[in-house]
Amino acid sequence: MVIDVELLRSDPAKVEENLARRRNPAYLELLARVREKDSLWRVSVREADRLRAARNALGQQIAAARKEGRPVDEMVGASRSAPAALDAAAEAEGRLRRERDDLLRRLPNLLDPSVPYGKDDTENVVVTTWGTPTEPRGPDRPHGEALEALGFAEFERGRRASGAGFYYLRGPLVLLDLALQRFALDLLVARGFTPVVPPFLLRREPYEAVTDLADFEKVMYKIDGEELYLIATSEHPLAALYQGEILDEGSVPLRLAGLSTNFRREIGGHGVDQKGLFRVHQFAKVEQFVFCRPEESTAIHEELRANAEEVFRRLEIPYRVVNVCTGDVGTVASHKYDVEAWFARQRGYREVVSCSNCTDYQARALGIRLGKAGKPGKVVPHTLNSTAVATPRALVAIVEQYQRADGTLEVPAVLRPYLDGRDTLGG
RNA sequence: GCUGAGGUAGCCUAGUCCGGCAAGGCGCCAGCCUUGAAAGCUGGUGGCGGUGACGCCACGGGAGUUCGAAUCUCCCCCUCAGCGCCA
Repeated sequence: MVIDVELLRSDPAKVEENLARRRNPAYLELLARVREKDSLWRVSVREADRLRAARNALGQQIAAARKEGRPVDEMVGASRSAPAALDAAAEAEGRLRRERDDLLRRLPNLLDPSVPYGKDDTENVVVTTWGTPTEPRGPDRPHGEALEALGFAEFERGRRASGAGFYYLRGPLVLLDLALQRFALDLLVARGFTPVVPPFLLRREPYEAVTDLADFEKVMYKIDGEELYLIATSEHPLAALYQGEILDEGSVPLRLAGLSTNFRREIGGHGVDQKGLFRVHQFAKVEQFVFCRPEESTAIHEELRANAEEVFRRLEIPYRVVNVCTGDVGTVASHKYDVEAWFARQRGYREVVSCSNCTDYQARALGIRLGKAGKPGKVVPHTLNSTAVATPRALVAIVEQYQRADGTLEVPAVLRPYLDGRDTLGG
């Protein structure tokens, strides 16, 4: 996760102006420190290179002399004093480069000009609203209670077995969960996406390239005794799929539909309506992920957003789309839309989709470039990701809207083909 | 888990025993040749710094020995094969 150091040198004012929009003075200070370290490093490189050149020249003289059978002791003696100065210069060069890179990695991605200026999620800008907010038809109770009453979920026993945030799904709800996944996957496949089931565990190295380091320890589950992490979303292993490779220009835009279980520590935030499935440590998600040329990413961002909207439109769940503001957009994304579905019982819009254009920020850190066969290029592709459906939260929206007065659960019409045509679950 | 073999440029490979400018092939680019193309021939084809000439770096990563490390020593990472265990 790095921005282009070349840009810091060629147009620092542009970078500074962009970072300023994030309303965090620490970034500007960070930028100044990166630039200072970079200047010092460039000086140190020249000095270290000069000493290395001298050493190499002497080494070659020794080699040549030895080859011709001339005595070399004198020359070896003379070059014996060289290492101390060189070691010091090389140490300084390496240290400055590491310091610069450590600081550089902490700089967030550059924001797209269309990102609205604002301090937090209250200042996100609504760009689209679809459907009319509905009233709950069923008993006025949180979805968790409704699901337990139907025998569709076990929250108490889930907590006992694995702790808060874990749950058992059972019976028809399992089938409904799978129906949602298959529905979203089919929709994406019809639009040119290739389904991918990625590894659910990822090494630290690629993980650091694709996420915000500051969030890392708060969000990720680590495997004890291994440098492996449970994935928080299939976005991460999908981004790492072509780590260190040259992507053929002819193969992009490359549209992938990730299907995975995701694991998040999600510390904090548990109100009454968040109990149950709203905020959990483990959930299934169908994800859209794209590698593309830089000039395509803005249009593809809209395409991913349209796909995500289509999922909820076909489920007939009202939603709105917000353009996430500068203070809420996060480190990795250059531009982000959230789709917020209508939750009938909560009488409010809640986030169900996050749709991001990460530009070259992830791909550069992963060492991915575009090129033709046999000819690697310098252009770094853009990566984009968007939820298609994260099932637990979608299930909550469905329960809040589709539960009937008698407590049974109506199946959204679009999911019935995946449930042997059934239109009702429970009862 | 045990044993063994490996990691060299976009790809494939040599060099490692015995330390001295990383050789060759494929692909790609350009030029020559050609009516055109292919073949053939010639040159080029990584990263960093430098306006530039040029220099430095790069053989999985790190440390060490040495005037000098792809090559010797140590630590670590990863891959593959065989055996074992296992859904």
